[in-house]
Amino acid sequence: MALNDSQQPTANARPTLVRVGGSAVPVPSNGGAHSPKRMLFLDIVLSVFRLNGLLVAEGDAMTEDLGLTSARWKVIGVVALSTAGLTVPGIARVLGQSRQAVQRITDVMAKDGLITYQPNPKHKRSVLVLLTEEGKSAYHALREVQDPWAIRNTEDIPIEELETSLRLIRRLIQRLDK
Amino acid sequence: MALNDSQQPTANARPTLVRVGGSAVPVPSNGGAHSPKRMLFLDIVLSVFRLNGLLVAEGDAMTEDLGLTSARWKVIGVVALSTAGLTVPGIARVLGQSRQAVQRITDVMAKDGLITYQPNPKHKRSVLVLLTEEGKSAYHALREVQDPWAIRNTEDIPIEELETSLRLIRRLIQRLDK
DNA sequence: AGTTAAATGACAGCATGCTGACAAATTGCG
DNA sequence: CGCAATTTGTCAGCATGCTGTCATTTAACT
Repeated sequence: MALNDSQQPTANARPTLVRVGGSAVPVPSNGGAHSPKRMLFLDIVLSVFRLNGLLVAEGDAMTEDLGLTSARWKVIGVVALSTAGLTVPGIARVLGQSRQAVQRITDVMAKDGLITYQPNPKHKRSVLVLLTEEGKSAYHALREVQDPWAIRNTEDIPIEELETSLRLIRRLIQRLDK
Repeated sequence: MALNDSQQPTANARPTLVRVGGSAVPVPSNGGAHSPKRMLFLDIVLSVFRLNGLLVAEGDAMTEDLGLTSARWKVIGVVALSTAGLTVPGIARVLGQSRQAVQRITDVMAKDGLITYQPNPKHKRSVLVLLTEEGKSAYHALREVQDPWAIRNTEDIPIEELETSLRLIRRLIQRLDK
């Protein structure tokens, strides 16, 4: 088997996928019982890495006309859904990221006028994040690009497949999160 | 609906997942036809982001005793599978990353004695990446942690679900890659 | 109420990944 | 064979995300 050692295009920074899946994953060395699940799983792991990279790139491309990036894309989506505002650590919890990472993004977004910090009646230090008018219109513009994109990417995929996959991903998240 | 605005633990950098899935995704604003697939897809996207972060963290934790990180974990896995060695852009193509990112990792790994650069008969400038003895033993040690980890994470999941999910992920990769 | 634990903001440092740019090497084509 | 396009190495800059730390605020518990 072995990997594809060929020389193929990699002009500057957008290399082409060569395929590492399937039989490219090594044969088991564990005690006798070969496990196809193991190979499948490692293949899934690599593929998730790859898909993550592509999704970030998609998010960047899709939002660049709106003065957003994929990181702001995540934040603005979460804030837009909150009725009474969210604190920075709250956003971080929803996204499963560190509060410091979110704070940096929101600080820039606030400076760009997309969000505002508002006093939090429940907490003296931890202010609430809300969308400004500019932020709201950016979110609406975002939706007009994002929704067709989502539909386009799923129209030929059976819904059961999407459900099964989401269930698996959630299961793995739940397992790895604790 | 709305998101979970609650205040929950976020001690320092490992926040807890609050759940953004399912009904947390906004209702469609497109022309009448509400699309459950759209919501499902956006949920998958967010979940992939989340899972990616967790997998990177897992990789780091799993390999830290071996002098590796999750980035080196990917590289060493690819190199170990190549029979005749791979060039740096070749590794980048397999992983779907920029050659510059891979180059930086391999340079450090070479300095750490895990890999060596060897003259490439087919190319004067672009050398081949090979594992040193130290690199090979690191890879074997890695396997002894990685394999049980993979099995542990899939033992209660039906293989059909794994296959379906991998197929979907691959499909999305293929679609977004071009 | 008082004490202890947890959460938050702020700052700093580090790892990973992307892009752009430029020179050198390689490839492909007329 | 020569010339143009592609590939590669290298350097630089930037965005994102994580961790650690410390002072301050909030929450929890006795």
